[in-house]
Order: sequence, then C-alpha cells, then structure tokens
Amino acid sequence: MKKPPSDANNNEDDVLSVWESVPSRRELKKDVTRRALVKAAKRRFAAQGFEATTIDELCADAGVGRRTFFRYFANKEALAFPQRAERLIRFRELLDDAPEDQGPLDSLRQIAQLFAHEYAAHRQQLLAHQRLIESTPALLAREQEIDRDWEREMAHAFASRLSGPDAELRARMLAGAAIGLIRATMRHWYAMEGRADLGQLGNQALDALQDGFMVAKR
Amino acid sequence: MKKPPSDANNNEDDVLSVWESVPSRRELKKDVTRRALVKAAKRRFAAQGFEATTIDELCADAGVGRRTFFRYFANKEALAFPQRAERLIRFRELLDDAPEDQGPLDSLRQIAQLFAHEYAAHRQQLLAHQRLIESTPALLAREQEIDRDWEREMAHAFASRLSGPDAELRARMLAGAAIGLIRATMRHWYAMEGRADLGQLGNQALDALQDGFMVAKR
DNA sequence: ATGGAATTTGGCACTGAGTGTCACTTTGTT
DNA sequence: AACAAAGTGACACTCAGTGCCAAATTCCAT
Repeated sequence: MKKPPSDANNNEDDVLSVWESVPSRRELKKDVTRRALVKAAKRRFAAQGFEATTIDELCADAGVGRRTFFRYFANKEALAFPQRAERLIRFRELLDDAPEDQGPLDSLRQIAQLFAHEYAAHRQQLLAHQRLIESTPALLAREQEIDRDWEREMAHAFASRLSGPDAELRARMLAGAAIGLIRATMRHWYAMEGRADLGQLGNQALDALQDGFMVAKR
Repeated sequence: MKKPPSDANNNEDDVLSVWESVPSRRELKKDVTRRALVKAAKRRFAAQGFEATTIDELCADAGVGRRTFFRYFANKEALAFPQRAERLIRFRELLDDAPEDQGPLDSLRQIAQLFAHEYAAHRQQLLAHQRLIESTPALLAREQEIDRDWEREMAHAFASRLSGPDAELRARMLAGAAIGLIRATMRHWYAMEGRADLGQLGNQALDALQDGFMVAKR
C-alpha cells in the first residue's frame, strides 16, 4: 500500500526511472486479482445487470474470498468505475499543464476537445457503459459523486488563475456551472447514441458559458 | 394510496372544494405515523448521526413495525428529505406560473430571490440540516439526486420558452449549468454559515450565467 | 537458501438495510 | 351489522459491508 517499501537501499534501476516504482511480485499479483474482479464484473453486469449480480458471484468468478473483495474495492459500485482515480489524476494534470497565459475556459475548451476525440474513438464502449449506469440508480449516484470530484479539481485550478477578492467564489461558481453544463452535454450526446459531434457540442456549450446564455428576452 | 377511493358516488363536500380531498380517518392516521417517524429521525440523526441510527430504533420510537416503515419511506435517506416531493412540486408551479413574457433566466432570478428570503429566515435550521447532509455520503448522494429532479424541471420549463431548432438541447444545457451554479452558490453560503446575502449571491451567479463568465484572457 | 518480519488472504460471525409473504386488524361502505 | 378494502406487523430471507483472527504468501537480511 505504500510506494517505497524502504528507502534505506535503492536499486540502481531507480536512477534512470524518474520515481516510477518497480512492480514487485506482490504488486503484480494484486494487479492480476484486481483485473480478474473487474473482468468478471464487466461480464456479469452486462449479462445480468448490476443489481442482479452478487458480490459472491464475482468472488467465485475471480477465485477470491469474499473478504478480499472489499480490500480491492470499497463497494460494488466501485467496480463500475475502475479507472476513477486514474482519470481524475489525468484531468488534474491536464489542468495543471495548461499554459499559464490561458484563461480557465480556454484551457477547459482545449481539454474538452481532447476528450471529445477520445470519446468518439470509444463510442460503442462508452454507450454500453452509460446504458448500464443510467439503468442503475446506485451507479447514477456514483457518477454524480465523480462529477463532484472533477468539479473540485476545476475549482482548484480555476482559483489559481483568477484574481480579485472573491476569486475563490467565482472559481467555484464557474466550476459548478461548467460541470453541470458538461454533464448535460454528455447526456445529450448519449441520448443521440453518440452520433453528434461531441467536439462541436462542447464548443457550443463553452461558448454559452463564456459569452453568456443569451436568452431571448421579449 | 389513491386519491379517489371510488368515483361512483361523491360526497357533497366535493362540490365546493376544488378537488381537495377530505382528510379521511385513514389519511389522518397515516399522517400521524409519518410525522412520528420524521420526528424520531430528526432527534436521533441530530443526536447520534445518520449512520449510527438504525431503522429499528426509529420504529421503536414511533411505535411502528419495521415492515411498516418501508411503506412510508423507500429508504433511510428519504427520512432526511421529508419535503422532497412537495418542494419539487412547488418549484414546478413557480416555474409554470412565471409570466409568459419573461426570459427563463429572469424567471429563475425571481424564484431565486424568493428562496433567498425563505432560506435566510430559516438559516439555523438549514445550517444544521446541511451539516448533517455534508457529513453523510449517502445523504450527499440523495441531495444530488434531488438536484437532478430540479434540473429536469428547469429544463422542461425552459424548453417551452425557447425557440429554434435545438431549443431542447439549449434548455437542458442552461438547466444543467444553472443547477451546478446554484449548488456551488449554496455551498458557499453554507460555508459562510449563512452570513452572506443569499439574494445578492444568487444575482451575482445568475448575472454570470446570463452575461457570460468574463474571465480575463491575457 | 533460510528464518523471521511484514503483508495478504479468506473464513467466520455479525449487523443492518431492504423485500416477499401472509394472517390479522382497522377503516370505509352499504 | 356485515362485507370489502386498506393498512399493519411478524417472520423469514437475501445481500452488502465490517471486525477479527489464524493461515498463507512475499519480502528482506543474513
């Protein structure tokens, strides 16, 4: 669970690799177990649905004790978002790596374009995943939890780029509006079975956020 | 569970009352039970916290069988939002009753001002409630579920006021951004212990949504 | 290679949420 | 008063999630 087992003696490998840990035998095995559980979940969720799948079944599939399962995943829902942590980290890095001289929304726009391409490339997979989520209240709740993670990340990144007295507040407001807007956009894309141009949708959405929702006032 | 027990014969009472049901003896009793459960929950959640409170305890407090509890509330979380349905209905009515010649965001602004006043009036109560929610993951999830209800309501109301080809999409985007923005604003207000002027915060938030988040682009 | 320390594992027992069923009671209707 | 409908509570059950502990595995130093 901890990266450096002991820093008394370092292998010579670490000299070149920039602080990337060597996949010790234990780590390898854990990875295998984790993958086995995720794989089993993937199959069973698709075949039987989320709620009808019992943790015991998954443990049996993966050849793992029931108690062990909960050392890998905090709960059944976590199985449906196995990449949650990694994705969040990546998003943070993208935000951090954005050019200093770029406005928050411009950075976000650029990142959105990147994701739009990736999503288009994995369209079928994503559609199936979303169908699972949307048919399962518990998973919808988790998805929103994930959105809050991303919102926090955005608010943090934006706050460091805004100035003024209530920069913190404005950053949080912007992040909140952005994530709400993005989620709505994604829902639309999913509703269209991923046929719409996500990059274009994203731009349209961020345009509105940037320049205002100019709603006809009669 | 159904409003008209039978429409073969109506009491003469119904002639004047505009489709308001008479609180029959059964309804009265159900109301008492419901209130007893909510009251018990209120006390115990405040005293022991949400998770440490067991449904059996609440049933004992209310003098009600365990099985009966689940006929009144779908789950333990529902106890923390006993007004959920009523509040949603009221919000819908406020949206519906908004002047025809008013832009969606202007209607929203007006409703926000109304809520701002009410929230300020019940500050202490709301702060306590929010503290409970924010200390309980399960309740946070439910709160977001409620936000989605409100978002849907807004999207529906906005869609009927927008025109153009993708009015539906723009309505959903606006609603998504609005609810995200409002939630962020509320969090700020709660974080300030409700000392900030919520009406002013709301206006500031909606200004940004209407005129755009003019973020410094260097 | 080997022994001891640290980590991982899985079995067991337990709590608590939520559901199906059914007999019993209460309320409404005639 | 009698019959029907609605509401109640007890029982039994499934399943998620947790604490505990002894056995197994991996790591590390010699």
